[in-house]
Amino acid sequence: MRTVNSEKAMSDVEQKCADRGIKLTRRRKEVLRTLVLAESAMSAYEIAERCNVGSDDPMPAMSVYRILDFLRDQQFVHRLETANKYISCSHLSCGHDHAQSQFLICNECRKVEEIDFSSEAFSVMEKAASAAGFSSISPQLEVRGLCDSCETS
Amino acid sequence: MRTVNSEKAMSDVEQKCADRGIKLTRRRKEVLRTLVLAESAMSAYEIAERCNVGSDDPMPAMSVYRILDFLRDQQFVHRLETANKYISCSHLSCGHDHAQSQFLICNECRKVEEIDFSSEAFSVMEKAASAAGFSSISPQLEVRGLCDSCETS
DNA sequence: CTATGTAAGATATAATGTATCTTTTACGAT
DNA sequence: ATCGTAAAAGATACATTATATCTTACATAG
Repeated sequence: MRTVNSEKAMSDVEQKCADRGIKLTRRRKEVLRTLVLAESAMSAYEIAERCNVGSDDPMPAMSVYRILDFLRDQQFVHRLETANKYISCSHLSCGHDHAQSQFLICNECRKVEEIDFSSEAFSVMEKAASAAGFSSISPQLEVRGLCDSCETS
Repeated sequence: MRTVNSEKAMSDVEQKCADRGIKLTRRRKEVLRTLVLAESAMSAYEIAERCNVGSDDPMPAMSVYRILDFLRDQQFVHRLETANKYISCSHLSCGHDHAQSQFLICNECRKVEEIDFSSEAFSVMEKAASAAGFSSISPQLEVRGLCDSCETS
């Protein structure tokens, strides 16, 4: 699924960067493409390693961190706080913004799905938060669980 | 608030350990008490440091990790995955189990509130998860936000 | 062609966590 | 009482993740 649209995603991102007046450099492309092609979330060091397979111009891990910061600022990738891993945004080819991002993470196979919780679910959460003295909550949520295939096996 | 009931919490935990046939050793008590008295979540190393204030029998950080594992197994403390910190369960003196635990974490002052989301909110989330191919989700949730006092200031 | 600013590289170090092995302690059986 | 065993604690080494700082490369505007 991811691979099929990966080229479209890359060129859409390129367009967005042009629109925003920022540069999608060769290094940044390398990191982003690695994440777009990945089947699962990756750590910064895993990304560096994979970039270096069959390349004679090694990608330093430190650069990966900086590039991830950039890509996160642009909302092209997300950081999974509960896993210390990074994943490409599943809406790279959409036109609208995605400040919101909710993730389902399989505890078994580490598969990650980015989903949109209903505004209903969110407002219920906000109500509970407000009762506990929290006036605003972040829309980024990471929910651990078991995916269907890991559940049945 | 926390300090007022800290002694009761400690003795309640001691009772629970007796019931379960496990030992609440001196070291384990030190760590748990430190967390019970803490105003906020603490990292393993912060716990070790605080244990060592005014003590001539230093608590090694590695022991803290092992003891935290034990305390988490017994559900006396929780680990905040998004913060790499630990916090004592707010239900130490309750009789029932607390597999569920939802946390509100202030991004500004790091205050943590353990709350109970309504089963309604949870079932809405479960529905969304199920639609995305996740058959079961963990009830531990960490929601980042701003507490009232940080919001207004 | 130089000055300037952004990106990338190199290096050092901090913070967090895991693995493994040894020593100590608790405690029941002899 | 003391001996043996298992659990707990301690010591050590190292892996992983991340940040900070300084330098170098390079494109581009003046």
